[in-house]
Amino acid sequence: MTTIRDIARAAGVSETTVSLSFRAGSRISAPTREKIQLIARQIGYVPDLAARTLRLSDSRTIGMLILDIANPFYARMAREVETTARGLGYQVLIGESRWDDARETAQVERMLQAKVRGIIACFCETADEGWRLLAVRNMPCVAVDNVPENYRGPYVRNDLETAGRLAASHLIETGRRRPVLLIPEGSHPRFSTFQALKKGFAEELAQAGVPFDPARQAIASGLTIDDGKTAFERLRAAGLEADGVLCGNDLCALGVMEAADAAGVRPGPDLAVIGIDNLEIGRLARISLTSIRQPDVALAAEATNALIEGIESGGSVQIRSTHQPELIIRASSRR
Amino acid sequence: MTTIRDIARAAGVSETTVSLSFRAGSRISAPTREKIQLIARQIGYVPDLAARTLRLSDSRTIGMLILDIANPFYARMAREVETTARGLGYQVLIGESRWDDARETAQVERMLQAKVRGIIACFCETADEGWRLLAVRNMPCVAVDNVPENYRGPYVRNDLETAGRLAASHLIETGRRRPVLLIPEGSHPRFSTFQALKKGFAEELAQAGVPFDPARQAIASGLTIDDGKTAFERLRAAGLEADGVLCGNDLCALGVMEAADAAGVRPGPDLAVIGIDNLEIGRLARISLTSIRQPDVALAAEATNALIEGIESGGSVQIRSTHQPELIIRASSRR
DNA sequence: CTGAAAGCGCTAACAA
DNA sequence: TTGTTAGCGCTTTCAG
Repeated sequence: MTTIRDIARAAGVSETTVSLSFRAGSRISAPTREKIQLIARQIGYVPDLAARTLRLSDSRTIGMLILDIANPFYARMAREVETTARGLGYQVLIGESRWDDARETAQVERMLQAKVRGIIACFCETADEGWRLLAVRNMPCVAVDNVPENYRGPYVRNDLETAGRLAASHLIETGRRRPVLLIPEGSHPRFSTFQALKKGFAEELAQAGVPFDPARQAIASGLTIDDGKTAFERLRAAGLEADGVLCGNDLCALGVMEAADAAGVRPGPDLAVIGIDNLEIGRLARISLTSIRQPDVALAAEATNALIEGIESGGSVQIRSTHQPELIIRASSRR
Repeated sequence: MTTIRDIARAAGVSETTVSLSFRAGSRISAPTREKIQLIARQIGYVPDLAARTLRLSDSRTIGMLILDIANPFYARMAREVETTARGLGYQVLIGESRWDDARETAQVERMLQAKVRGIIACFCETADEGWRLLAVRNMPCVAVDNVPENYRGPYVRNDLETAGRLAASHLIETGRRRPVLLIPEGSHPRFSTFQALKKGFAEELAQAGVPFDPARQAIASGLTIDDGKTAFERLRAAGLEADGVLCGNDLCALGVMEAADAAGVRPGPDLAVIGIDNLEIGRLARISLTSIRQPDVALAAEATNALIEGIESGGSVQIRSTHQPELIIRASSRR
């Protein structure tokens, strides 16, 4: 391994001179600087980040905690955070929790050990340990997408209550009277986003005088295609003659459509199906899934800028921002 | 920030004792150990990874270079690498190149600076700089999914030549006589996977006596849904009356289906459409896309195990493994 | 414009 | 069973 000392020896200068030669606009004279850069390149010098981090006690790194890397929604956010942070001179450490508390804690711990300066986090919400660990060490942190129940720090999120309202009023407008909501309840009991969704959905229906009993008609379902299928089948088995369904995400909605098709129930005319995320495939004519579009990339960029600004200004991060969703109407909810 | 020294002071022992107390099975007596662990927890001690890395000159980290984090194919591999590596006591640094040479180089440099012990890499193939950088420093490395033209190191890949053959013989069996291949050529001129695909496809067709002129019928196309649409439209504009098309991936195939539907050409009866990746959505009845399944998770796990084994045994990584694809036939290619 | 020296937090020889 | 000491590679005062 080649170090700054090797270069110093080869160039016949001190380590200080070498170190400063890499820092633009430092004292070193042009000829010395060039000589050193040349030698560095020749012997294939690579600065040791660990040493620099230790010396500066600053890693110039932020952490990004996501729930599911295989879900393009989170993957795109991770990418955006990376791009934004890089532009500001920061690296990004990505950690995935897969909705698992233990994994979340492990990832947070890893980030703390790596001395990240701050964290952009999509928390699990099934336990408080993750953000508590950060709060105790007052590590700068921005919650993104969802905001845990007792969390009081900065956040950037989507307004899912409005999303629920948009979906509900659309169902009413297309003449549906037996709406159902499919959200993850068993597995993510306190997922605030879905609680907000339920609230908006229920309230809007109530205002329109459409009966909706959250206890019976907000049904637990996962967020995969298979979960959607299963949910539809359970719905029928339970004798709930739904004519409109809002799903926790697009994948779940696709599953519902699939099962409905198979059962001879036509998505659209017989059963309005609405998803969330506005995935690209929902746009395909063969699918044509009505969906609620949530800004993801914008969310990530805003959170990253706020976080790094907070870090640099030595103070705390203050952002509390809520983005508005948009209903994209397609055939799956039209009569 | 709290260090090992703070604990030592609080416990009235030396730093060595504290350090060793965290290492299971070291000399320290049980009571001392417990006392130290307790204090550590109380004052919220977090080990400094940079310091440890510097001291040990070992980061216990490997790098994972991927092309597109928003593509579930790569995201799932990244996850698998992470899981496998963690099981073996290694962290993973994820870096995304987005098929961009400069970004690839930057990510590799970042990994070198972070003193990763080895790298699992999906290379761009548009430039050699990435893997050359590694080779020069003889950094252990396993190429995954694709293998750059001049690269001579270890790899784990899919057999795309066979994939091409499978697709071709399926087209022949369903009576197609005017096959077309849609692969990225303009943007990724030397993408070895697609070269192999073309080779297998062309040879199998030649053997069956079906005319296929690679110069005219292997058409450049991107790998997104929109690229597939565009490609179909250009195909028609060029007067190529294709009756079968093999696409570089499923997304591209979905775009072709979409455009075909819109043009009144029925995927299946009129035009066999075949994709690659066997994405979950292709299974939906409304899509029913014939596709070539490639093991991704298995690939990643195998590469990671081989890499870490090589690292630990102090020697070089030796794996050269090719996985077999499988044709999943669905409606999009049936008469 | 350049160099000498100290130290970031941790671990591993070597002593006791 | 515990402590002393040195040093990983880098940056930054402070002297020249």
